[in-house]
Amino acid sequence: MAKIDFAKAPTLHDVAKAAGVSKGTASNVFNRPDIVREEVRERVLEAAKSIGYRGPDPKGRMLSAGKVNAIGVATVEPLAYFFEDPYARVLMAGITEACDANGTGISLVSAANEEELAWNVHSALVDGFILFCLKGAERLIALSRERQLPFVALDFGTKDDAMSVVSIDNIEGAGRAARHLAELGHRRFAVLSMEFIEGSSGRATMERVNAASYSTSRDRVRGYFEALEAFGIDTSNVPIFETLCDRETVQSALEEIFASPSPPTAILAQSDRIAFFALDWLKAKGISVPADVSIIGFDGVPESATSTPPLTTIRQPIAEIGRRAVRAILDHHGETWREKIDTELVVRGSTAPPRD
Amino acid sequence: MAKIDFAKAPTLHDVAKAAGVSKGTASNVFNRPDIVREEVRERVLEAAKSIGYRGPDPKGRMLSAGKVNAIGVATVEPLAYFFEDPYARVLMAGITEACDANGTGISLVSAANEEELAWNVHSALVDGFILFCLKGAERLIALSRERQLPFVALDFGTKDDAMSVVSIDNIEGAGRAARHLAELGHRRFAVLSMEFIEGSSGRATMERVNAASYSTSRDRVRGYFEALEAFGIDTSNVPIFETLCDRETVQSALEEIFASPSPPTAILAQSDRIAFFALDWLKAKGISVPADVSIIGFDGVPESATSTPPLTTIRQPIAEIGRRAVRAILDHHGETWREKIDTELVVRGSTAPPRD
DNA sequence: CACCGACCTTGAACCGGTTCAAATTTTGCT
DNA sequence: AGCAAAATTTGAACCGGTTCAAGGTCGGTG
Repeated sequence: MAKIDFAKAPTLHDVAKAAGVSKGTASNVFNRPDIVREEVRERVLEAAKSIGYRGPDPKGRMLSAGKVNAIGVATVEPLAYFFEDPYARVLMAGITEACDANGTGISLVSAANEEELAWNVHSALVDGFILFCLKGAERLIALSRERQLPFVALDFGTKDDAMSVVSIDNIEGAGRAARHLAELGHRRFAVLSMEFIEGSSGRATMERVNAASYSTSRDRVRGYFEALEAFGIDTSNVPIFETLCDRETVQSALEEIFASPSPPTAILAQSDRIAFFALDWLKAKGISVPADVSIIGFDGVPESATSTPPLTTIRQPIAEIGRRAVRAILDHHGETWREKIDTELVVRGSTAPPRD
Repeated sequence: MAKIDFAKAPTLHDVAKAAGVSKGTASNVFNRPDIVREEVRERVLEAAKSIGYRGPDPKGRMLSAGKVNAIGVATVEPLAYFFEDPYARVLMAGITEACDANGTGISLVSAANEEELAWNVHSALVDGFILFCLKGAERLIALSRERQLPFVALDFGTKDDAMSVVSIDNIEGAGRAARHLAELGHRRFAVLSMEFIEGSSGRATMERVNAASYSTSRDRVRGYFEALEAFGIDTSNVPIFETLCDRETVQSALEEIFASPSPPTAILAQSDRIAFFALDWLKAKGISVPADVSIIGFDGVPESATSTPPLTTIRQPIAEIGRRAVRAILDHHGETWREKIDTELVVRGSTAPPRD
């Protein structure tokens, strides 16, 4: 009865010696038992059992294989973020599903501060990273580059071409949103956008849009406008208001929008969050949705189903993004891989044909 | 400008050669730069930069250090479970917090089927396991034992002494529950317990309790009774009904309890789940809670705050359990460690002084 | 000038496996 | 029995580092 001894576990070498075979043969017993003569195989297994050897230590295997069989999911947020944020949870569900199907493990990489993050990224035992890009994305990307492992950034609106990215097709999604409203008969629109440039808000021109450092916001505007133009709508008359996705900037954008002599009958909000703030403001002003004005969001967060009225929106297939990201790491070993995933229009109660 | 080349990253050996120093010195440059002469250090760093070496590969470090700096969190459920189950999420938040504070990584270990689980447990690159014991706990424990790594089981009511366990103090928590009711003035009680033995239900004797294979259920009864006896209550008159934590067995227990000529004024439910079923039955029978009868749950699940009436219960400090589990692995290297964590009484609307 | 200690550097051993060409043993056949 | 082919086994190299005893260099001291 071998006692468990954490101080010194037996190694393959010990087993080989005990069984009177070479290390190579012992290794084969565990990895390719079929090429070892039965008699020898049994002898080795018996020796292993008697000295308490439970099979090859993954640490050794990993070194020589050069593969860890795990991918790291990294973010700048503290680790707990993965389990708290609703978006993150759905995404992780997709990631774990793909990993499960592939027998790949998942390591969570993150840290409270920059320094630890650097260390964690550099010392994580993984074959690649999925970068959960929120704030601090550039830093995360730089660290991953340094580590010289394959990595894929999620839905990060960057112009950097030299890396793998899995994201939704913002142009196509925005197009769906605009088309939906145009098909309902709307002809007067306004856009509530996210930031084009860090921290800026207010009415934006197309020059500003084109100079955006956040390509997500830019692409959504482009998507809207392409679709609207297909309906013969002159988009140069469609006002674009940049917001910080907070109540204040959304409200002041709306104040300005509805101060116009011919206010829009439909609002294109670049995120559900913006749409919710807009809904609140409209209700406060006694403007009825969707009777007086229609509004469509973007993202398809769970709350969009339960708002008043329920929000028509463009749903991101979050879990699918996670799954694809895993495949991107696993299947496209290191080469840069860019993939756009289709979004889906979810029609709920916040859109309807215009009044007249 | 060294091109990133996934096929063949430079190794410490390459750096040493390029800098004209020994591998040992090169290693020191990265790990104990202070003991290397400045001139040499710079030469090595420069050589590293020029051939595109970004620092020691954790794979190598890990092998020789024998430590991975990560702990595995294992469960029998599919990986997605970690991100979906509310209890799991809170627990993980605690675990991640403790790991964060310690610079330790987290690997998620789990699998859809038995075979994969075995492989995953055997091949996970971790220094120890936290076992998330739900169904299939025995199997998980057996696998972890085989792996010969430290592990700690969470809140698993087993009698097995030869392993580390972090759990709540069921006796103390149950005591709190009973004391609360006794202090309100209650003197006639009934206990709705979880299983003592797999699959059994119905009225239970103290012999049955003492022979329980699930120590959680047993300890909670003991806790209740110890506290009640301190109030001079004769616990031999307190009926104990074993339930399967489902509606049916809880209902039939209640039928029997309230068929008594002098029914209890207070019910001690061993889980919130049981308490909810009891609440439903009592409402259906027109028995008012807490006017006619008080009821207290156990666990403090989120729903307990929003039930009708809100449930008085014993809250488990779930996140704290997670934190302690991490410490148990990290601080008590391999030795078996058993820890009980205090619970907390949460008084809500389901308890009140007895009518008379 | 010889010797000593402080400070660096070296080189080999080791961590625990995997892999593969070469050596050895079996097997199949005549 | 003799011999080639097939089946096994061996042993060394390798994966990418870390560690440490031993050796070397250099300045200071008696």
